Amino acid sequence: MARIIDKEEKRSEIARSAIDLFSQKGIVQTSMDEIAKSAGVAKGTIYLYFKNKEEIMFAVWDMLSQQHDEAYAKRIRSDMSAREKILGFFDFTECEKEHDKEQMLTLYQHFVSSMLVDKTGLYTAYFESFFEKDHAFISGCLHEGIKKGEFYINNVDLLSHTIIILLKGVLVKAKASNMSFYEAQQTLMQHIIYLLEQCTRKP
Amino acid sequence: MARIIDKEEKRSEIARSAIDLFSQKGIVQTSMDEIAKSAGVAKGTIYLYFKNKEEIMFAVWDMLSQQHDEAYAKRIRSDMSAREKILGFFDFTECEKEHDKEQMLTLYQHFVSSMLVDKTGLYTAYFESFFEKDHAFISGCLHEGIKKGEFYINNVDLLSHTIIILLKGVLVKAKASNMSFYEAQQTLMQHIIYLLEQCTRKP
Amino acid sequence: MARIIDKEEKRSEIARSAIDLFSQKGIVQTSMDEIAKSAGVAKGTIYLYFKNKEEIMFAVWDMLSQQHDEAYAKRIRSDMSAREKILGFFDFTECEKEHDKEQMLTLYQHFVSSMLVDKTGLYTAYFESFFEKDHAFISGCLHEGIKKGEFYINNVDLLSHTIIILLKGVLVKAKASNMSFYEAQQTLMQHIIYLLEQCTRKP
Amino acid sequence: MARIIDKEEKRSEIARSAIDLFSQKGIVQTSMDEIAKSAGVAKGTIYLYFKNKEEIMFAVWDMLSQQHDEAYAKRIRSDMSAREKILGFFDFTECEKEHDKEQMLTLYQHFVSSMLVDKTGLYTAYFESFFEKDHAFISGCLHEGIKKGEFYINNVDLLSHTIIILLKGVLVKAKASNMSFYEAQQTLMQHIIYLLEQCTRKP
DNA sequence: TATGAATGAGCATTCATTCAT
DNA sequence: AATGAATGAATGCTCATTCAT
Repeated sequence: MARIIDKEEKRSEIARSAIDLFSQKGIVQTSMDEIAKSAGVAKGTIYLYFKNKEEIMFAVWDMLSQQHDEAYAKRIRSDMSAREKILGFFDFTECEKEHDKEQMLTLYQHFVSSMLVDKTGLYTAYFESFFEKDHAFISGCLHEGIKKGEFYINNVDLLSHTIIILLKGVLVKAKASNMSFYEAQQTLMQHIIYLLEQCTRKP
Repeated sequence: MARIIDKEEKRSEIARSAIDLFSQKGIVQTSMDEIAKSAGVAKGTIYLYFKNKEEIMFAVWDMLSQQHDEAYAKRIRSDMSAREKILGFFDFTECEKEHDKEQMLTLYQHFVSSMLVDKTGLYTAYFESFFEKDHAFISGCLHEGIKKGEFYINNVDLLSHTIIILLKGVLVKAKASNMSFYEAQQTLMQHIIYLLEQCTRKP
Repeated sequence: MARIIDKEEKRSEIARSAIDLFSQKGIVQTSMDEIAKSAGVAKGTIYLYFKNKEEIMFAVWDMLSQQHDEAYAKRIRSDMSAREKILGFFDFTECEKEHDKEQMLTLYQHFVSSMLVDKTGLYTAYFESFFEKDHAFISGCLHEGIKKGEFYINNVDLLSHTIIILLKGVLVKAKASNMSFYEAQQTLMQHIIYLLEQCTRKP
Repeated sequence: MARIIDKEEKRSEIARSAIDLFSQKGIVQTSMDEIAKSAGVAKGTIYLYFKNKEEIMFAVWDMLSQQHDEAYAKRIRSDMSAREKILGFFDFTECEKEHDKEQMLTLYQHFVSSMLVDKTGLYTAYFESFFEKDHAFISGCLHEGIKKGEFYINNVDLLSHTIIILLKGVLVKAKASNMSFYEAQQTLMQHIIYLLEQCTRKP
């Protein structure tokens, strides 16, 4: 049992080492050599923990995603409005430092870039699973908002998708316009708030 | 006297040859060798017409963009409603064949992918110019719709951006969900229609 | 007859255009394209006047060499001492501008560089002919100096060679030590003066 | 445990393989492919031992230079005259075979050729360091000769430089005149002997 | 005479992955 | 488990020269 924990631990260490490199240089531009050096292990050792470079990227993504989920779970309160819950979902308080948030944005962009040219279907499938998870959450919030009388919505599925797709669109826009993390976040918030206002019940 | 050559024509020929390759294999994955072979010229010849590989991509994109603009200009009528004009903007009737539309979608995705990892700023700047062009057009339509009494809109700029950003988001979603061109288009339309309906004046 | 003169004239024009390029970028690094552009003719045209790139270099060298000879012939006086004649030979008053002298030095270095890796024997033969010409001149001066009682020399041939070989060595040293033309010239003069002093008759 | 490899030894092996090629074809004309093939390793392997092609050239030069220094150290005797020490410095007994001496000459010429067109300053700096080393040695010998009463010299620095510069000049002359190693060496010796005789104390 | 379009061989360097130790 | 030496395919770009017009 101890061994397995160690194995998991080492995997995480290597993945953590890769984060900086991936976000600074890009996934393709980061060589296994660099990851090994940065993780303080031999190149061959990496292949004992990961089948290939892509798998490292997925591990990185899993780590960050899990961090986000955990941090979100902590800051969410059941007495929050649906609107607050949704907007809070796109906050990234798990990133303590400014730098981490910028890194997160860059990583996400690199990840989307890889997915867009993916031939294997690995990135695609992985990415799609996040779409579904996010959709389940957002539409859950919206339904809750309807039940509570906060919203009036015709097509919850559609609105939920609009929000999630907007997030992806903002990632692209952020790169094109050379936005900082905060600018990108503000842009996204603005759009979501606009969408939610349209279906908010006025007293 | 030198051989008489229509330089523009030859440039286009080479670019056209590259389109298939770019959309099938991706931009990075397509080698200059392949483009040359596919265009039926020597490798060196390509460099008489293009400074480098990137310039080919931009030429390809310019060609398609121009085709789209021209086709749109032809099918647009001044008596159309603003809604029809906007929705018609995302039609791609310039692609006659089914295959061309799929190609268009794939190319767009590859282009976005390259832009997302662009270090030089070339792709980014080029891409941003399209954002601006599209924004000018969409917000123009919205303003026209307001004037005609078709819409009631608080923040034209915001809505216009929402629409354009949604397009980018749908590109990402289309790849993740392995959508065909038609599915992607339907998805986009659905979202735009939803947005426009929210601000459509009811009689 | 007029035609032949024109032909010579055009050859010179092209060669003159090449001088700047050769001295700035080096012989190998200068492309025929650049020479053509700089000369204001088409690439193919160059081949009507020169068999290949090497021939341009030789033409350049011939021009400069002829200029040197003519300028030297003008400034030499029969009543000069042998010492003055020899030292005057390594002056480059035909270069009016500072820039031209630096260019001359660089060109000479590039030329020697090409000669040192020459496989065809063309550069080598060409270069050797200059050795012989210079030797004839220098040893002529030395003999004259002996006759006039200016020098006492055991082995005129050897001293003459020493002087010529020193010139080549200084070219190499000048590059290694990043010398300006003047520094290189001073260095050469110093060495020649030293050599000549050893065999100067004291009254 | 990884394969046990003497990295220094392998580096030398590769460099040794390059020597033949460099001297036969020239440095620029020798491709990494050829070096790899000749060394019996894959192209990529070379880059595990050398950063780039230039580094191979420097390694080659270091090896030969070290060989020369070691061989010279062995054959020098403290009771030799300064003249013998200086002349012995330009002997190349470390080259056992005739072929090796010719190779040495050719290599030196190629190296000078590269230096003469060097833009980076690498070759230049490297070359200059040899100038300095040689100057220290030669002037050391001359001073010793003066102290022992063997020479009478006004300007030791100048004479030392003359000798070193002559060596470079002879390299150029040797190529132009298609000299064998022995001819080149004889020529150099002749000149040095002449210079030293001029300042030798007669009893 | 002049043009300039076309050619295509040539080359340094990178890097994911393997596998002998 | 860990290492790190070795691999070799893959690629954008240059340029002297030719030759159809």
